[in-house]
Amino acid sequence: MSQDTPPVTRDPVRTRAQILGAARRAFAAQGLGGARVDAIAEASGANKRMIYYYFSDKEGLFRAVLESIYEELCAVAATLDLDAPPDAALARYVDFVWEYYSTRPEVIAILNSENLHGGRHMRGSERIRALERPFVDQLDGLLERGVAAGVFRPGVDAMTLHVTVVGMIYFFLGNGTTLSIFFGRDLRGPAAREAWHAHVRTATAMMIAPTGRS
Amino acid sequence: MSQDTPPVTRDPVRTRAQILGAARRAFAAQGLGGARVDAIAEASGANKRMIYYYFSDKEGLFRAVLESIYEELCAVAATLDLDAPPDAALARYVDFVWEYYSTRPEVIAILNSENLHGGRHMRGSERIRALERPFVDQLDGLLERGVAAGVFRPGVDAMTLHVTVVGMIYFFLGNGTTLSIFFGRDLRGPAAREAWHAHVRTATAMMIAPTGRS
Amino acid sequence: MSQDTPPVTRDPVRTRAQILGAARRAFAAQGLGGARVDAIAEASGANKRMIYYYFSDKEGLFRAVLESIYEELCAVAATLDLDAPPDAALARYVDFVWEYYSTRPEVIAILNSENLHGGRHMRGSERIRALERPFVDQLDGLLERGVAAGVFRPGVDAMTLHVTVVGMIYFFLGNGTTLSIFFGRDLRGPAAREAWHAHVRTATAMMIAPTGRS
Amino acid sequence: MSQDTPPVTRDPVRTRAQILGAARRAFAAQGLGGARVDAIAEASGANKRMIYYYFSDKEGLFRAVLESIYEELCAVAATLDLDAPPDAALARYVDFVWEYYSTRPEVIAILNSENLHGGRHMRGSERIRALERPFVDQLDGLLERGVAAGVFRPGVDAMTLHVTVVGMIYFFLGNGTTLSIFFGRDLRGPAAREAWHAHVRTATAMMIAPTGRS
DNA sequence: TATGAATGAGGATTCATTCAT
DNA sequence: AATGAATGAATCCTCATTCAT
Repeated sequence: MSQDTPPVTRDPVRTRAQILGAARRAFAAQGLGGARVDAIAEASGANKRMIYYYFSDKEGLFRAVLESIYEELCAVAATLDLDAPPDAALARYVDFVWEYYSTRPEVIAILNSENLHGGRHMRGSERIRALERPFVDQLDGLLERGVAAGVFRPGVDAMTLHVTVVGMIYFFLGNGTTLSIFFGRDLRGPAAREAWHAHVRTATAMMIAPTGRS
Repeated sequence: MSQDTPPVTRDPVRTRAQILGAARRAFAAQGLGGARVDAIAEASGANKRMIYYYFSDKEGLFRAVLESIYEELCAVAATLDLDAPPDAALARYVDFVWEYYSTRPEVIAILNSENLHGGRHMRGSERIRALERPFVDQLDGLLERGVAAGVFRPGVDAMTLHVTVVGMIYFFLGNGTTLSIFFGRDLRGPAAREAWHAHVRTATAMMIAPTGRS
Repeated sequence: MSQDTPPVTRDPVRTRAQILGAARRAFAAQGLGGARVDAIAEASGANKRMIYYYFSDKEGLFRAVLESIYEELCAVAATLDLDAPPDAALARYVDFVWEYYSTRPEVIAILNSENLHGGRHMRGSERIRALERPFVDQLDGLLERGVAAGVFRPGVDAMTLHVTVVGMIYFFLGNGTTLSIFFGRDLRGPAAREAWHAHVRTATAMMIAPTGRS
Repeated sequence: MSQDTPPVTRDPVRTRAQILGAARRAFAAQGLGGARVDAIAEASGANKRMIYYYFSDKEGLFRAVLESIYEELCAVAATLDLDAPPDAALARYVDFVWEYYSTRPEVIAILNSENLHGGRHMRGSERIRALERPFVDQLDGLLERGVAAGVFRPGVDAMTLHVTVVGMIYFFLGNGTTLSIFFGRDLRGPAAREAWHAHVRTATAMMIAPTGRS
């Protein structure tokens, strides 16, 4: 009935963070419409009123969760080191994406929610747009090096590479349930997951390799 | 106040179909939790009570929508003709998937909903599982022919191929909104879409090509 | 805790009327902002949900109350017979106004509420405006007859007469509490009320008399 | 986000006065029930806590506003000079009342609120009762002089005169919105207002004139 | 088959107020 | 004197669902 979080007295930073964490879990589990403000409040150990105090309303809370996700993405991406031969760097990048999404299943659900609602909350946020530049630059740098070295084919830009890689991973992870049911085999166990990770690494390498044909 | 749809009097088949159509649109637009039974009733031109008469409850309605989606998928898949040289057949298959999802944006939203809810509705339905076999057989046949002809590499099964192709398409289409915002360019216009379709065709061909060549 | 009104089953007209009556009392006693939807529902014996079913929301309910008040005014005004010598007819008119407001203390409170809110609810209602014409015509007819007979001075129109008479009565009745406190005497007892009624009759007669006499 | 009023630091008198002013406006605009403590605090530029510090609670604040209104009434009334021939003095008095209410529209709304709540706040205040005596004495003096001079009829006391005059003015001003809508003409513009002022002057003079009849 | 009326639990949000500093 | 943080009880309103016809 009650939570193990001790009553958050007079520690605004912690209160805010705890609400945000509880909201993230709730929105991921039930979606924007399905999550209950009451439940988030209780799970966070804070008074319900505090949600409105810090985030104005449920949508404001969702927006804050979204921002925190992109901010974390940025922070994690900053640790990504692509200083390596193009082939190896590409593999590192795939591993990074895999690691990011496979350890943060909530992110997929929340991004799906945001897409369901037409990007309403993201659009209002300037902080999110700012994160894109360094991320894209990093990838473009890698692609250019690979093309120059003759190990990547030209014509693939950062967005294309990213959507391709994330697409394979995101769909596999986010639709694991329906896919498992439809194909009649469990795609959510460690073995199937590791196999998919390997497949994405291979497929990515192949699809960017220079072709004798073209 | 009332709807312009004429009262559907004494035409059970039509009433049921209209409710289903309205529900499909509503669930796609707002999710399972966000869709309103009242709104579906009004949009369908039927009385709210009829929803309960035909579908028991909201979840039953969602299940019916889900079934109708997979049924349609099956029906459309049955028209897919892979009788062609492996390369061409593979392209046909990619085109088929692209066509299917790009003309049915609701499907993505509804499948996301179902995944959000842990596959609860799908699991109860036997009709859905039955659709998989012929679909997989078709793909496996193609893959075998390709391998035999030396134009496909071995080790790629139907599920892998399908999830790879659908992943790239599904993510691009379903997350078009957030991707457009993040990358600061419109990925939902016809040009960007056609480019992506072409990319998926190429990437799929490359990733399945025998590795000797590269 | 519960009300003596029996549960209103399947009698929409009665349900609606009972909600309206309870709302009228509540809005009069506490104002638009102070009245509680829950309390109105309970007092009416209906389910709270029915308020929204019939009136959309609290403001819609207030609007309906307002309309019912003006409608009643119209109905009562229609019984007003000014077919008499001008002097006597004028007295009848004053008596009518007195009777109307002194037996309907809620009306004053509700009209005050509407003025507080800038006429927001009344403005949207076409039904109310329609009531004015016959009412004004009646008064104008009386005034013309009086002027023609030389017993009323010219230059007083229906609106002026009405606002003058109602003003004296409305203020006395509606501000009886603060006036009683300020003047240190009870202006709400029957004696004070009857005296005021008489005063208004006299004052009205005098202020409309032809000026030659004074 | 914050208000442009500079933080009222360490100036208790000013802080109190600013809260009172903001409260007056808020109570006038929304009524006792509708006014929001938060909004008053923000509008006053003071911290919400200060309201409780100076006025105990919302009702205490309302009481203070009420007192400030009557105090101001007293102060203004003290400037009223009725030293003139009765006719002229009566006109001056009417002008005074008109001036008072037409330049303080909030007063009407607040008095209405107080009446709605049964005079609850006024009753507790001794300061208000004390204001009445000199005011009534002034009027009674005028009435006596007029009767003695044979230009006023006897039988009209200070309360009667006051309620008559204020009634016509108060109702016209306070119900200007609903009256304008009902009569289909704008009674709130300068022309209509000036005409009403003149009418009240005339009507008051006529109703107090000695009658040949009586 | 079809419908308008009715319901109770629960939804987000707001409010006046108090605490700790 | 002044403030940001915290609270719990309401408040309006909505929801999926059922009843009676």
